[in-house]
Amino acid sequence: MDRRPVTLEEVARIAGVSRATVSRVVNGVATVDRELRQVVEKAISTTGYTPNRAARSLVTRRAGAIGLVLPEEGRTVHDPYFGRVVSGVLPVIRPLGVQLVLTTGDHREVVDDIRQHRLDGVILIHTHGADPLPRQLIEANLPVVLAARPVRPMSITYVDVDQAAGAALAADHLVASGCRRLATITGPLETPAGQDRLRGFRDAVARHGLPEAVVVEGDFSREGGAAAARRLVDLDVDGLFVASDLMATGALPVLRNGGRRVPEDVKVVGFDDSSPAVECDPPLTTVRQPVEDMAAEMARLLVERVERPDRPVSSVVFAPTLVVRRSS
Amino acid sequence: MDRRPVTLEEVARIAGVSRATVSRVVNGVATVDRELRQVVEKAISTTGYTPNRAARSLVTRRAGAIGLVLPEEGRTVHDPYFGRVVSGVLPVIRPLGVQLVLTTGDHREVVDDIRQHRLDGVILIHTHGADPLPRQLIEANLPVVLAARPVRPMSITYVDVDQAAGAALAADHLVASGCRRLATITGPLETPAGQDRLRGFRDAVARHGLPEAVVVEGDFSREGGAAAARRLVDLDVDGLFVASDLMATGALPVLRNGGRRVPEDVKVVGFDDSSPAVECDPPLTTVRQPVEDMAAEMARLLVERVERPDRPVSSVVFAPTLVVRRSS
DNA sequence: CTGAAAGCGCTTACAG
DNA sequence: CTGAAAGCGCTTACAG
Repeated sequence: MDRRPVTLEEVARIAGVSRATVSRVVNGVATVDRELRQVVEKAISTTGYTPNRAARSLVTRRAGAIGLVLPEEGRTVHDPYFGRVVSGVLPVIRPLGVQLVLTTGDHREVVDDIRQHRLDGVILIHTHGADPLPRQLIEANLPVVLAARPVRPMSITYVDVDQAAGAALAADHLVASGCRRLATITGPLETPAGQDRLRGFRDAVARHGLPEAVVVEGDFSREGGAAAARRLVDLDVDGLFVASDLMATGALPVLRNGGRRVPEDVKVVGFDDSSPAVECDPPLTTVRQPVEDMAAEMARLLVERVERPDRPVSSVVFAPTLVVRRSS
Repeated sequence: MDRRPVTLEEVARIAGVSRATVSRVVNGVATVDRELRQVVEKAISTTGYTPNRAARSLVTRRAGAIGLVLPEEGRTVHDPYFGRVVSGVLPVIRPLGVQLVLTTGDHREVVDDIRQHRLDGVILIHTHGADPLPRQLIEANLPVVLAARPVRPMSITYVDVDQAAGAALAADHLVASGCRRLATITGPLETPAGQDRLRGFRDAVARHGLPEAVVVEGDFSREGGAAAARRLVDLDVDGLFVASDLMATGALPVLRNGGRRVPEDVKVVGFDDSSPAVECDPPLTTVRQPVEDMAAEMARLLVERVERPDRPVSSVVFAPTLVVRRSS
């Protein structure tokens, strides 16, 4: 605070070399003479030198920071998913000396942050179909990674879980548990996740030679889950796949109040493995996304893109797993 | 990305003034002639100029960023509390052009980040008694704000809720609801929150002229709440204050399985108003901290401290409120 | 392999 | 009120 930090200049003076040489040692440039390197390293450690990032940024044109963009509503921050993303990203970028900056989804701000060299690129989570930000960033040729497959096909890097495979996991598990009369509460069918989970479930049911599942559209909310369950509770269904845990926590009390015991009368499988899945009664069997691993991959892809903007765009799809609990 | 961003230099050339003048306009220095200001503003908007932050940082010695330090375990990130802090901080610092950087509690890294001018100061959440970081930062005279009263008294800025007042709120509510035989499951008694909530509860019980409450120490975990509840379930208690919602979610099933109905036989009040409080059965009456407001205040205090390091240290304590739900 | 020098894009005394 | 100039602390061609 009070005393000025040590500069490259001082280290150079102490080591008896030029600033350029100290800079090379700091940045690990290989062409420095062994002995000289050691002298410099000694000077660095005795002075406790640590480079001024602003100065470096100014010449390298790199912020050394990436942004995690939150939807503007801000609701998402409370979502445990957000925490899992953060804990996946941090271990990847920290060793690289890259900072993680939290920003909201205001378009101007995000674009400005990148243009001002305050951010080298951004990770977008929870974007919806109408969100123009991904396309804007792409068109401005700014480094960006999406946390899910975009609603409309576009040339953008994303990391996702194989949604259809997750739904198939749920179907296979229900069938293996003896269920024959299946139903599903879907997500909103205009979202890729909503579509893919329905498709994966349906296909798996067909593969097992069972009659078509009853389908009720939901909206990923607790209330939506409850509403959908009310339309199912009097049907003769013995296996239910709910496309999100949150909807399932809405559906469970409706089933119970309707006299359908879980899992005795109807087995239930959710999706996400979020905290409500553990807290509800009975705890939910659910499809788990490897969110931390996915987030780590997003960070890696983004850093890669920042360093080599000319490389071809590629995306990564992870496999989900099934977590079995008492609801099935 | 491709085309270089506009610089102050270019704006100056277009406006026909010096760089200094443009800089003054950008920074809102009052002494610029009206007409000149307008010419400059026009040039800024036609060029879409936006200042390079690294260059500014280099000369002002301000990073324009503050850090939110997470405990190293990383567990905290999943805590909804964290999300509430973020959504409280962001609206305060965004208009100031200050970034929020997420970092882990590694001491060297935090101190380095500040010394490198990558961070102007930090907000520390979830520090525990043994954590040397707060003291280190204070001794290095670096701007820091704690999210709670420090375990040992020290000259540091913190924002907290009045814990004892919250516990008293719980006691008053239980008594007003007709409870006479009270008990409490405390937090760990080596923490300030654990101590203060117990003290506040006890004092309020005494104030009502009731016999001393039964006290069982917990540890703020769900399992700890369940374990503590086992020691209470056969006691003749009709009002229970649990010092955290998470512990309460552990205690509830134990009470139910022990034949104690909530709220008919025993009324239960938690603390935190976290998501488990809403999700458990029955939903919990609980003491709510205004976390977003507290976080906003932390941000304000930190920014203030960065700008005027010489001002006396002051802290802020907020009043809690009671949220009544079905458990009481 | 090493150093002198230019330059990154700003802000801010200092004159006028 | 305005401008010329110095300087913030680095990196990186360019010579040698």
